[in-house]
Amino acid sequence: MRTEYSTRPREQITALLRKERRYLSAAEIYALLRKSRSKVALSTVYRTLGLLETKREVSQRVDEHGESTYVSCAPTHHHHAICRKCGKVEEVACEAMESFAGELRTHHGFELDDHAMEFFGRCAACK
Amino acid sequence: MRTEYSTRPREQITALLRKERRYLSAAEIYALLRKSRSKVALSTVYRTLGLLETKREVSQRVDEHGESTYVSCAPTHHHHAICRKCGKVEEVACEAMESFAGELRTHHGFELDDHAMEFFGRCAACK
DNA sequence: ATGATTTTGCTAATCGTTCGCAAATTAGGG
DNA sequence: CCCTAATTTGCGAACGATTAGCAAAATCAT
Ligand SMILES: [Zn+2]
Ligand SMILES: [Zn+2]
Ligand SMILES: [Zn+2]
Ligand SMILES: [Zn+2]
Repeated sequence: MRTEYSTRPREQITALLRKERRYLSAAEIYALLRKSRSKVALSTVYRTLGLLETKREVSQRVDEHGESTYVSCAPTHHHHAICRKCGKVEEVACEAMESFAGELRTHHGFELDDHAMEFFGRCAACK
Repeated sequence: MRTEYSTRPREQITALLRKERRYLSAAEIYALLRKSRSKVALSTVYRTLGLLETKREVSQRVDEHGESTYVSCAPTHHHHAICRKCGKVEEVACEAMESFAGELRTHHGFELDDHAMEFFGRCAACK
């Protein structure tokens, strides 16, 4: 049967991601877990991240060096405001998309069906 | 002195990018040039893309397989509407950002200083 | 043309990510 | 509990896109 096991490594990785609300690379997650006496293999980190990604529990982002980074977030549609100082990620809704959709249709004849956006700046704490 | 040479490979790569208004990977550019009897090395493609990127003449994007892709576009601030069918990229302006900036500040205390966005759908021709 | 400078083309190295497989864990009866 | 089947882990090797090194070729000003 096609079940899904609940294991120690998966719990640790998931817990870490939920605690650290910022984009982390697989290597960073691996290093952080290793510091807290949790021996998880790097490949397990990658596999778990892939799993969480398909379950929409983490979102992936390629950073400026080309490395993939991951953050725990809601499975529903939203966007991320990323603090340049501390890395904190905040989820923000997007209502203003209707105006863009209209703009695209009238000016370009483009039928919008999806979009992605990211915000950068300083969070309340770092400002 | 620190001059910049105008060479055959660079012209070919630039010309190709200006003709194909869609995101292409280095390997695709290499293959396309090779088909049209232009022997350019893959590393030259990479180097030229890096050059054009710093000159803001192309913008880079990581596709769904993790590969970097590049498209020729304006050096001024804008966003891209990408056709899911033919790949055509259209440049679109963003005026509605003030509303997002306000929303972020009042609801999250977030000081916005930059943003990125992409639109996906069908272009006028493919609709 | 000449010579200094930049660019190219190969190839080899790099490095994040994925794969393969045997050993270890898990879940679920009996 | 104990057994077994199914899944997951850990390790190392393999992979693939990108970068680096360096001698040879191309460019440009004189
Ligand atoms: Zn912050
Ligand atoms: Zn949205
Ligand atoms: Zn199209
Ligand atoms: Zn904008």
